[in-house]
Amino acid sequence: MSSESEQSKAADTPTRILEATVRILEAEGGKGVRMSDIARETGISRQALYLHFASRTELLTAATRWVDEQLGLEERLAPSRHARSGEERLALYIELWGNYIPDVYGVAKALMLAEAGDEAAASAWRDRMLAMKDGCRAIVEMLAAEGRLSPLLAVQPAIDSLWTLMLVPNWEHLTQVCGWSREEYIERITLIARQMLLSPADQV
Amino acid sequence: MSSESEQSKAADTPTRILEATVRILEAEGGKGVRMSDIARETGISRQALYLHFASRTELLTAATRWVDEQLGLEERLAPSRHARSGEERLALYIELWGNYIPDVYGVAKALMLAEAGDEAAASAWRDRMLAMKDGCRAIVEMLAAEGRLSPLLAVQPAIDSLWTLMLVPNWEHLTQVCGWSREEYIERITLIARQMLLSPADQV
DNA sequence: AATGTCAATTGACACCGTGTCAAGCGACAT
DNA sequence: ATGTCGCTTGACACGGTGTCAATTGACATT
Repeated sequence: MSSESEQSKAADTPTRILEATVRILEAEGGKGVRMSDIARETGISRQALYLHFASRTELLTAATRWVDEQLGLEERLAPSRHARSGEERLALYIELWGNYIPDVYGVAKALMLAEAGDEAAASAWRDRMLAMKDGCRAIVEMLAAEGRLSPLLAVQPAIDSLWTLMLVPNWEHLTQVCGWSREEYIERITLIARQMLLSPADQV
Repeated sequence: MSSESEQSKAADTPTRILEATVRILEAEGGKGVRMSDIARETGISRQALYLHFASRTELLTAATRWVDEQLGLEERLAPSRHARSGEERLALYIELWGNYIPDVYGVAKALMLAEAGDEAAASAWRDRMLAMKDGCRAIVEMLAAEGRLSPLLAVQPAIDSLWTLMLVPNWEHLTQVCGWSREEYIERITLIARQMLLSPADQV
């Protein structure tokens, strides 16, 4: 038993690169991070990066997948999936994202920035967003089935609205610009989502 | 009377550059527009651009100001300012932005993209957003003064929420990705904003 | 007609960041 | 000793921004 498991001291190079990447992305807020920065942080030459990742975009998308794994996105998703009412599911989903986004923000931001101009990055990001849309759809359909969806909103627009509400740029704006804390974000977005989606009757 | 007024056939070069810039930005959706593209569209050499605008960023910000003027942003703002209730003001403000954003989108997008990495562009964009926040504040304070603001939301979070809701990336996502029409956007965002901000009692 | 001025032109170049290529080197295995 | 794997150094092409110098052509001034 040994060298190819979780937190062994000397991980293999690709792993060390990914670790260095998220470390630096987290620190810099994903801003103008260059391949040479990542190389220096990893402790290898810039060219060696290309021995393991074909391009900056590929490295970035690998880094987001890596972070998802490290943070156990799938396991975290479970509670929301097992919720027994749409209302509960909505609350759990928002709480999940509100706690998840801060941890992936650095990497996500870098990917979003690369998105402009780079078709590969754009579609990598699109995939993530589509996955998140499915979560929104599940919630809205559950609410609709329970007859608790606001009569003012059809199912599709409701999905779109919730999906949009939870997008990263909104989280970014509210927490970075408006100064909301993680807890405030979760609490207030949950409130807004409830008012937006639920029948006026039973919002309390 | 004559050469230095509105739509004279042969405008001066800076104006022709701005016209060409918005034309091409509109067409390309603000994506990867280069200085050489703008020069070609204007019908002058790339270097000549720098005779009139010190940098790409400066040209871009000048272009957004120019578009604002052309579209008469100030005049358009008037109806909302003269609204006699917070509720009315909210509706007019959203309608204004819903009709305004599509016209500035190309240029705005280019500025938003430049924003990443370029401090000058970032602050130009920040200014615009702060102006828009003032509009949101006016609305929320009016609602609060009338006692119609939802008891679930304090004034400041209410301003932040409305401000965030109306951000360009949300408009972009709803219209470009979700496929909402301009009218749908205005109608539904108005609805959402009302449910978010107004006391449950009198939302109808 | 000679002169100056001004806008624009051409062509060259520096700087940066990404991505590519070739040659070399040390450690480890066979 | 031979190979080969992972990495190194150093060089370079490309594309985009921004700068510089020398030149041209049109229009006024005298």
